[in-house]
Amino acid sequence: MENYMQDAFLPLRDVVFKTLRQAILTGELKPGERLMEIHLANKLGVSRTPIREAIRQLELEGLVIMVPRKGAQVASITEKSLTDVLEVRLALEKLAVELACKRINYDQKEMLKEKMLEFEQLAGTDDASLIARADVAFHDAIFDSTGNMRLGQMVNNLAEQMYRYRFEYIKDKSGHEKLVLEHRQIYDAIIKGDIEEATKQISVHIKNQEASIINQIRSEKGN
Amino acid sequence: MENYMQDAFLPLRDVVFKTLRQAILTGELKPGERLMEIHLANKLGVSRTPIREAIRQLELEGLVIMVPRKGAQVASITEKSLTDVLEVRLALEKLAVELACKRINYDQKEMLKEKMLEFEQLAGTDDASLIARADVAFHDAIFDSTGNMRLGQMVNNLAEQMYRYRFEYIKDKSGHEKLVLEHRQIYDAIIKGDIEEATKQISVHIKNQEASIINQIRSEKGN
DNA sequence: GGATTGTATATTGTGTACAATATACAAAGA
DNA sequence: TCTTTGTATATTGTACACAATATACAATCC
Repeated sequence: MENYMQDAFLPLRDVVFKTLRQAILTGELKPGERLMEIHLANKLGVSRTPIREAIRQLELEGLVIMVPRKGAQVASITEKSLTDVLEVRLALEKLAVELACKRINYDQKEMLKEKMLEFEQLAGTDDASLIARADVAFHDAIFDSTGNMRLGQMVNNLAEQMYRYRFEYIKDKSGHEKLVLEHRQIYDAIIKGDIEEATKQISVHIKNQEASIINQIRSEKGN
Repeated sequence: MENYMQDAFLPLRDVVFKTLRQAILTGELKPGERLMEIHLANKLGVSRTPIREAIRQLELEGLVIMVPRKGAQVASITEKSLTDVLEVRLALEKLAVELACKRINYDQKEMLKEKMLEFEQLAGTDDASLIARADVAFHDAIFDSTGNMRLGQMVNNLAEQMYRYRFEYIKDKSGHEKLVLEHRQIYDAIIKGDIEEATKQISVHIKNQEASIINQIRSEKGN
């Protein structure tokens, strides 16, 4: 939460925004927790103004909810809201692989292969944080291949909202082998330009994630 | 741009947000135009703070772009950005009618019928503003029937970004007959639960809009 | 005892002053 | 004349002060 100086030079609101988002996604700030401006301002060593502007942005991203005259709190994820988001996300991920099949060029194929192999390498290790990043990189390579920036942006935003859970998902090493296989199958289908197969495989991939995350939510509720 | 008092009681930032968004969508604020805080503050009779917070929100909605230390300007729509958005929107609209086919209940069917008939009524008149609103209401009825609020929210946000053009589209009375027919076909398909037909018809509907809007953009550029 | 009202406190909402920076334009030098 | 540099001005970035409001808790009344 400290050392926001790492990217000094860009406006404080953006630094604060990134800092708070990170804190929410990693679970440092928990669902339902209140975001009090003065407190955050003191903690981050800035005034209330950039804090407020950062909160406005988090609100639009769906990570916090504002109650007028009461302030902001970290959005809590219900099973219903999660399935709603995943329903949309699945449709967009399918669109992404379909477009990738149609439009991917040579360089992008190389990049996709590279990211897939990097993921395979890391999947054997213990660093969940690195693995998560490699997973994002693989998916980003797909979005790049669609030629539609907006699409990638939207899916990333949706994916972000369940980032906290996906991290747990990746920590479970027993699933790594399956993940590697899924990536490989998605990759193969895109390279072959086989839209039907690619959309089928991405669906499997997303639905496995969904099942895992819902399990987590249910077990949390049981606490 | 004036009389923001209509919804006094909610925070000024939200009033300003709505006011500015409306101004952008109706074309009162034109693409590329700079949003200068002091100027807007004077014009709307508030201080810079709520203006700034409203601009932060508009930025996240994609209606304005921020340049650090230079300020905000109304986002301009290129043909490429438009087709990107429509590509995503089409996928989501298809998902919406598919889910509607599966989940619509009796009350929602009645509502959908009502909205369709209202649109047919108004399509004979001259009030483009009313017609546009009826069109939105029809589509909203579809989103309601999906049981997925998030989906409707996202599509509306995408649709909003081309609102300015759609208004021109609706002003062209020669297309009204076609619009009424398209709505009728979408409605019939949803009531029958015919997913294939519904997605086909919604695709036609969106692609007609796309063609019309692209025509407008090209003719504007020719000026 | 329970409900209600009043009051203190905490927190957000708004306005405003000052700092930092970018831009335009003029002046000076080659 | 062209380039460069300096300076004035406009504009955003940040901090802070005050106003408005919600919340909790105590005091009072029935």
